[in-house]
Amino acid sequence: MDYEKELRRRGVRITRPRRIILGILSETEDHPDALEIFRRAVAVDSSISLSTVYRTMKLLGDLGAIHRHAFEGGPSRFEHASGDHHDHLIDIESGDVIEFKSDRIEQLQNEIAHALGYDIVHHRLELYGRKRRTG
Amino acid sequence: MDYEKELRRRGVRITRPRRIILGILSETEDHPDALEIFRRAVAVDSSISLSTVYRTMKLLGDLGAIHRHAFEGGPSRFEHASGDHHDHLIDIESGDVIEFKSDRIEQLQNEIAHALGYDIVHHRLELYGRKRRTG
DNA sequence: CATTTCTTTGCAACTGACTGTCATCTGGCG
DNA sequence: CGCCAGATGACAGTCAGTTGCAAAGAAATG
Repeated sequence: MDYEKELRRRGVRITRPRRIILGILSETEDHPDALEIFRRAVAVDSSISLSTVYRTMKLLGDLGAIHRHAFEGGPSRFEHASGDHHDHLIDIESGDVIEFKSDRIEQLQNEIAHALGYDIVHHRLELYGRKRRTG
Repeated sequence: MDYEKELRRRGVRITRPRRIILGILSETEDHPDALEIFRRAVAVDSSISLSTVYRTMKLLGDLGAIHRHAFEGGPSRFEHASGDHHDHLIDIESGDVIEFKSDRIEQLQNEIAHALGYDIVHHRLELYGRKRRTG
């Protein structure tokens, strides 16, 4: 796990709870929330506390190792920050998250912000939709 | 205030607190949060409670009379639902909100959702930026 | 107007999602 | 290994919003 090496280099102590949480994050394909990560972590080591999960998510978020998404009407959900930037389409029926990317939209956003006299620091683009009935 | 008439038609009782809150919302140009609306309401009638403000915002939101925006790192902020759809640029230094609109982006969003097999129910596009130094 | 009915209100207690405090524990350097 | 700054688990506190309830108030009706 060279993920650990990178964090260690940045002065982060690799403790047992952190190692477990990092393992969960690097293996998952979905966007779990803190409670879900806690559940999965407890399955590995029952002594882990929810506070530690929250603290670790905050730490990793500040370090840029993970991304936090506060989708509508629910707790923050996290994803491993590998790969490049993308936005999200959320299935409002199942809660599933689909990632997508549009350079064209990004470009338009920059043009808009620029025209208004601003530089974009970051943005949030979320599409909330329902699977089209293909019947 | 024919705003009231419309709500009455929809079976909403126009009470003193609601009338005051509606007045505040229809007059403001900014995007106040519940606490700010509460403060302004109390200035008119000191007996209004914060719960009533929250309840009224929920009611008006469900009726589509106002829009709720959960911008990053703060309480929900509201705006009167008149006029047509727009997105927001948030000044991360002052909290100011600038409205903008891009048919081109909307169209691209629809194309993306469609390509993924979805119909968009609603979306959220927020640009977080900083005023460009024009020095 | 007075009555009746049903809704809304103010208050206070509660909830969910975190964040902070603190005594104890531990990773990793020396 | 021994040390100790930094991390942990347990739990209290915060923040934004919601809910239960008895009292007050709309508005439909007599």
